[in-house]
Amino acid sequence: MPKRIRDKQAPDASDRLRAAGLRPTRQRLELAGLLFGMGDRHLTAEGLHAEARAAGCKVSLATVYNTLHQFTGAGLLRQVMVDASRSHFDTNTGSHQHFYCEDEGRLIDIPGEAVAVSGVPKPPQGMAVDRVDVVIRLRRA
Amino acid sequence: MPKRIRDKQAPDASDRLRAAGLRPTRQRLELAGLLFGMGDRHLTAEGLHAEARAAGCKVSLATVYNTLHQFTGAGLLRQVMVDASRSHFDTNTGSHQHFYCEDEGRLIDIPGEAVAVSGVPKPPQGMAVDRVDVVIRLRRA
DNA sequence: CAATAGTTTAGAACAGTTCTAAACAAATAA
DNA sequence: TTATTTGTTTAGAACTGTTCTAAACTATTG
Ligand SMILES: [Mn+2]
Ligand SMILES: [Mn+2]
Ligand SMILES: [Zn+2]
Ligand SMILES: [Zn+2]
Repeated sequence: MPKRIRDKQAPDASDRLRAAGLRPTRQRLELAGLLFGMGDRHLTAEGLHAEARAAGCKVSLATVYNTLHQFTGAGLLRQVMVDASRSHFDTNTGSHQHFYCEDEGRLIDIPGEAVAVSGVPKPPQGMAVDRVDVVIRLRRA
Repeated sequence: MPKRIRDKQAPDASDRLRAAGLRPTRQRLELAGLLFGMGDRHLTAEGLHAEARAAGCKVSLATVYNTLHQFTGAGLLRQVMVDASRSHFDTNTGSHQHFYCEDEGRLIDIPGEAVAVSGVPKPPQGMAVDRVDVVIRLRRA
């Protein structure tokens, strides 16, 4: 089994963090493992903190908040505004939209470019569109 | 000038409140005046409270919150979720969408049915679409 | 290794919002 | 009208998600 040299591998978690200008600390690596190790996820800060503690990872709530904001700033996460009382973070940073179950507080991805928004007027002078967010609020049928 | 009997007039503010099951108190009438007396508006609780006080209306912040929620429950207002730290209330309860200037915290109506959303998949079993919210986030150009 | 710069943490602080319970006002009954 | 009931207002306390502080700690660099 020949070992290939200079093989371009998927950068590991440490390298991803370093590329974002963040030191690969134990806490960040463990949180990144929970966030990115199991497909697309939607989490709150307290949810991630509880999950980390349950996984035996010693990390404070302040670090969870710090990390979520740092990852968001680095483009590894996106923040979704659906609920007045809790921030939701999305590991899927691609362009997509959401169903939101009000009663469960649960976000569900609507994949890819499924949703199209048309008829948006020109923004006011001096303003440019940053992002178009679509939230489809659901209730029990 | 003959006085017409049983003339169907636009219900005044008192009647609108009574129709919603709310007693027409001084505070509610004054807040309704500020909310509905000058075209469509987007307000926060603290913004409305400040405006009321500036207009010489003695009303507590608790009553402003109570009133905003009661009016929302009665369908006279709609709550718009754009900012994690402040609730915004909209006097325009018709179907419409919004521009949101992140840096100013300002909401701008996109009138009527201008915006169309297509390609929304069927909601999960047992769920029905309650509302489709489109927020176009703006930044300085 | 030492020096530096960045990170973590517990707990305090903060801000928007909700709750409490006593004073008050509108609606209704007598 | 007055008496009674029911709903409303209020100041301030409590609550809750989030941010801040500053001291202890750790990764990185020299
Ligand atoms: Mn959620
Ligand atoms: Mn808050
Ligand atoms: Zn998503
Ligand atoms: Zn509006």
